[in-house]
Amino acid sequence: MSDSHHLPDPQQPHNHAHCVSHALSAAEQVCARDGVRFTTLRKRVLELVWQSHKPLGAYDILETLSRDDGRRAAPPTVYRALDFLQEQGLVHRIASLNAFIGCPSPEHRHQGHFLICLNCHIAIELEQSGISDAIAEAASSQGFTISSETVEISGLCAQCQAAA
Amino acid sequence: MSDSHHLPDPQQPHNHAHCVSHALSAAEQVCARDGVRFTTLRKRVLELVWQSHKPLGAYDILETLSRDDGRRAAPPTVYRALDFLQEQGLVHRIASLNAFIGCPSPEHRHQGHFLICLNCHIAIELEQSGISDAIAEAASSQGFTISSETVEISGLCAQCQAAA
DNA sequence: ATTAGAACTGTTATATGATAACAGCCCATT
DNA sequence: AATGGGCTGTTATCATATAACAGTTCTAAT
Repeated sequence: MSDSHHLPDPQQPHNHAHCVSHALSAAEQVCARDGVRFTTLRKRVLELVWQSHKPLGAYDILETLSRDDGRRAAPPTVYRALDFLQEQGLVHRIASLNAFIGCPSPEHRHQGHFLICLNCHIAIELEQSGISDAIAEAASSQGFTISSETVEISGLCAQCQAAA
Repeated sequence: MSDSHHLPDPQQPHNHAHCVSHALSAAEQVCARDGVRFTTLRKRVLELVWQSHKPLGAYDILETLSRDDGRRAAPPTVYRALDFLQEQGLVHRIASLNAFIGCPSPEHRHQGHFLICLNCHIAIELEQSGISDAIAEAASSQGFTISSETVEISGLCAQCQAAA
């Protein structure tokens, strides 16, 4: 039930199976809590999104679903599952990549802010970063009311810099 | 030569022709300074982008170009012009909208940060907002080196809130 | 248990946004 | 005037996303 244990740094080598199982059980809980149906398809799509820490395109998911699962899937099947997962806060969409990534902390609803490595393509979700405060301040100075935030920073992650 | 006069608030009624002529002359200067060619097509595309303060899609530009100018334009024609304008910092791309908007201050290269109204679709570019500082801090805490920033805040602008 | 309605998924077709590849033209420099 | 690089035209295609409707499955109420 507790989520107080911290998640591994996705940039470091880690037992990724833990990330996946953690994400799936968190999703079960969120869906149970909100009284929505975590169907086989939705679960499988979430699992595929979590196959790595790299944002994944809808058509990549589609291909795996067709090839590995033998499920005859067309684009709407995948997009509907992704829409559902986004509504529940289980995945975020990365607008600058037209891709999707699993949310490591779906228990509380929030906007994702991301660091995206141009070399290894990992996306690191920032938590309590002070960026939201700066955005809130800029918006309020213009009398603007925020309903959603897209913050996607591209560059080189620490690992890839070290390697180069 | 001077740009010290401030630009009008795009949310307020204003003489938009001034925005357009200012943008075009700023573009002339930037291109001259950088030794690149500000061709008729590029100028016309920039002018179309500046037809309002709302981000405009490439295919909208394409349609106007074909309809109003009688120029037989295909997508690559428009995208190449837009690529050029982006490279020179004369327009920004809004990833969350797949659309393009003119930059009000192209003299110094920078990333655009935007407030985007869901009701009237205006996009307001933020200047010196403190957001970059917060982003720089978050990135450096992860050892991440920034090469570009996408910051697009959706919500309701002051005018639209007042109207509602 | 039965059933009616809602929610989910399948399927076909199409919309929308972007680029690859090559041909031809224009224009600045010589 | 020639030439070579950069710009634009053209065709074809790829990539991403959604509309519309049909069929199936699940749930809740009887």
